[in-house]
Amino acid sequence: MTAPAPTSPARKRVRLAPAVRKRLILDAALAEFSTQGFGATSTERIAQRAGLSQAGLYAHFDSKDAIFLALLQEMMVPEWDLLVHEDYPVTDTAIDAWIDLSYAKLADPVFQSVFRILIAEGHRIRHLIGGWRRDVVAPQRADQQRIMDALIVQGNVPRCAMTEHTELTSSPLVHALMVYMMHGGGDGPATEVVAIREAHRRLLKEQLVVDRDGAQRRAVQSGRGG
Amino acid sequence: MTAPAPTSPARKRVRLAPAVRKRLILDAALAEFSTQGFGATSTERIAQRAGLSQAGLYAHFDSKDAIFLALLQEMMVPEWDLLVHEDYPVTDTAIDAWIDLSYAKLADPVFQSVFRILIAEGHRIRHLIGGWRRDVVAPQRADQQRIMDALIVQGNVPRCAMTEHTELTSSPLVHALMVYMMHGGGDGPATEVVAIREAHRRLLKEQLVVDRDGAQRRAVQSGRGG
Amino acid sequence: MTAPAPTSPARKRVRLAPAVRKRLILDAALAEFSTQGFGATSTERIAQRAGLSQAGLYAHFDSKDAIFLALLQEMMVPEWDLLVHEDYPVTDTAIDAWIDLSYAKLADPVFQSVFRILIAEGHRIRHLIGGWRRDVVAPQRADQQRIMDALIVQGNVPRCAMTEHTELTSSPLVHALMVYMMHGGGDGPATEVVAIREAHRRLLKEQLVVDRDGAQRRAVQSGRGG
Amino acid sequence: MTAPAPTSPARKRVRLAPAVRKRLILDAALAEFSTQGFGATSTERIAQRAGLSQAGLYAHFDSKDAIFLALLQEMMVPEWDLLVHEDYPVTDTAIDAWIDLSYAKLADPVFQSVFRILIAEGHRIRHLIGGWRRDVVAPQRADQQRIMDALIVQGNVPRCAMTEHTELTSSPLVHALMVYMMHGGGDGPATEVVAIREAHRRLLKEQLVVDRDGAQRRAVQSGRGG
DNA sequence: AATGAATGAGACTTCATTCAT
DNA sequence: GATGAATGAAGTCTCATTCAT
Repeated sequence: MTAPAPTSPARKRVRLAPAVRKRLILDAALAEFSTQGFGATSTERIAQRAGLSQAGLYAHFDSKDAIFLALLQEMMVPEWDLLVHEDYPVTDTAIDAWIDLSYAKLADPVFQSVFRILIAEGHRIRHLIGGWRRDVVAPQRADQQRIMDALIVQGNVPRCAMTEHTELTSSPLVHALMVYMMHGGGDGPATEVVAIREAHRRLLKEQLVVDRDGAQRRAVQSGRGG
Repeated sequence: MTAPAPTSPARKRVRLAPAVRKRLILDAALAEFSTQGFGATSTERIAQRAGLSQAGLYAHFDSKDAIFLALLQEMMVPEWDLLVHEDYPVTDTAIDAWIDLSYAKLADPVFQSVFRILIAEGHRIRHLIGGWRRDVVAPQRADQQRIMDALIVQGNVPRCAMTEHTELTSSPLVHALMVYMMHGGGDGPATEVVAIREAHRRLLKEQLVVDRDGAQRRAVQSGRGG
Repeated sequence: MTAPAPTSPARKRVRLAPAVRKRLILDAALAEFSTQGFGATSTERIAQRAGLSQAGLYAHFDSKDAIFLALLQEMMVPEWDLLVHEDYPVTDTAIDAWIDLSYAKLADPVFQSVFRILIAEGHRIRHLIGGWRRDVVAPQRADQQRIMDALIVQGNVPRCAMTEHTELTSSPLVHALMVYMMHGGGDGPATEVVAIREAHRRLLKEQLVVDRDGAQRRAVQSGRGG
Repeated sequence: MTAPAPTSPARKRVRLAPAVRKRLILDAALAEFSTQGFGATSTERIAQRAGLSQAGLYAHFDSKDAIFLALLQEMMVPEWDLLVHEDYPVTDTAIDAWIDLSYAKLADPVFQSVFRILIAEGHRIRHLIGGWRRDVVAPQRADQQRIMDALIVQGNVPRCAMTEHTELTSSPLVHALMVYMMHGGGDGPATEVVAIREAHRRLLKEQLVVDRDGAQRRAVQSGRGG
């Protein structure tokens, strides 16, 4: 019923440095948790994927929970790319770069796994998520809004819903993430996400880029154009 | 470790009509699955919440899986409200109504639960989700796009990224859903979602409403039309 | 995994006289116990075969055990046919009749079922079996031996191992029963049992019949008397 | 209700070699299955008797069924002793030896258990029994018959029902086995089986041994004599 | 007499974890 | 550090039995 965890049938006793083994275990745990969920993942599967015995896990982590928490600690450092920078108007080129980077990151199964876990296991890690949102996500967003507000005043971006509420600039990205997650990691959603990506790109260009004469654009032809 | 399931300590043998009991069981299952996940939810908890013994479940469903599937069957009939209708320009009033309705639905914990389950248990129900997206979601979206395309030609809505890609009109809604889900159902995200909602409202009014003279609006003051 | 108990999918509430229903239940119980064993037979299966609901059984019997005991009480009245009768020499005709009757009875699945149960469930009914052997089987055998002893003295049967130990006359019959039972009731053993039957017939004719001149036969051609 | 399984109340964690533990488990399983039947034997009882926890069984066998099958595999290798050998007449001494050996084996409770299981659980292992009878029992019997036929031709045994149908030579043995099995393993049947044994011995001597002058014996005095 | 919902006990099995080697 | 046997707790499910209708 579940996917076969890759195992060499007869394992030899291999002794690795703790750091190396820990890395293997955490990678294995991420792979399993993100596809099976925490509850449905057995330590046996993690151990197999990490190349040691079930009991061997306990030389490195105190419990299955400890593995899970160590994993989250790592995951919750999202180096997010910024769309706007101080004192510069937003250009088509900048938008293209940001879109391409962001959607590339989104396509990474590991990235999707992280979010799937955050949602699926939210109840058992509410405090972690809370802290992460408060200490990492919120400041970053506040920072972006501060920059954007300055850009508005400078006339470097139009004053509109999207600039006065920067979170809207990433909504289609979140939308695409949701599409990915509801597909369970398969390859089905590719074309659908591409459609969102290009629409997103066009939307940002319409909304954020001021023409040389300082006027917001009215309409942008579909695709990458200007 | 887990939330206390509401139980009356000493249950009396209560005989209910099958339809009634089934309803109770499915409601209980939804509540538990959406907070604990399928794997971590015990039939004992479902039974307690449904007011009967664990063994009693099996008079109504063949297995825990059967409960889960029956639940999904019910859930996957999302009567979604439509933003645009044929031959009519989009008005501020229509947007207000749609926004209010949609975000009200989003605030319903049951609605969030459905999506949480779809994401958390995606791996065990990929075929169900696939069918649902193909048979229910996709046609509905295609229909909206068809209507929108007609409205563009008629001049009833502007030609822009958001009208040529209707899925963008709901992206902030999906964004808000994600915020809800990552909070695990608590009341924390209320203010954050309100912010998104109002930004969303304003965005739609800017993008979809044509003024009397047929021109797209340039800017809309935050919060209300102008 | 188990054979499908014959059921009409939708039973109507049929009210029968207690005696009739009891008969149905006991017949159903015999069929199930003898193929599945007591432990592996569920009251549900008995009820289905008897044409009523599981709960309905309890209107007629106090428990599953009670059904089992009632069944045994009935079964343990084996009307066994006698091979020898007082003051008469044993004739080929009498042997043919006895062999045919006995092996016909043996071929009855019900008969086999009774023995299978006696062996399989011996541990839970040791007292019943003990009483049956003491009160029914042993006296009958003693009676046969008494008759046989008289026949020996009268010169109506030879004096040999088989006449001085009458139980030997039925050993091949028991042997055939064992063959049947080890086949689990299928039709495989037919030819094997026939072979035993005919050998048995011949053995008895060789051992029990005195020729007109009073001498035991030396050899009998296979299959029939000579 | 059930016999008390011998348990030491507080077990310490004892680690044994897999082969040793497996042996213990199979022995325990045989003891339980043969007295309770497969269905009525709980893995808990097997585990207790084998000296480990119930869960511990699963380190050695995949399931209760697997234990059962492993047990049968072992049991179905009956080293049966042969009564006749090529080119030698059957002697009183040979019969005595064979009778004593065979009935000694029969008295072994383990041996009885094997047959009790074969009969009681016949329905769930029909294929196993079929294969065993075809591959092990039938060839052995055919071999005996072949030898016996040669002996007849050589004049080393008389031509009679018992030599032309060798299965008859073991019928009383089967008879005795049935007596044992219907007693459920107690010590009651001892005297009855002894009676059969001695009658059997005498029967064989009468039927199979040719005197020096080549003539079949007419009568043999009861007991061991000649 | 008969039913179907309901139940408590107990079954098999899985799993995270421990421990001696 | 690593292992495999061992374990207690828990989970899903079955079953004989009860009870109100």
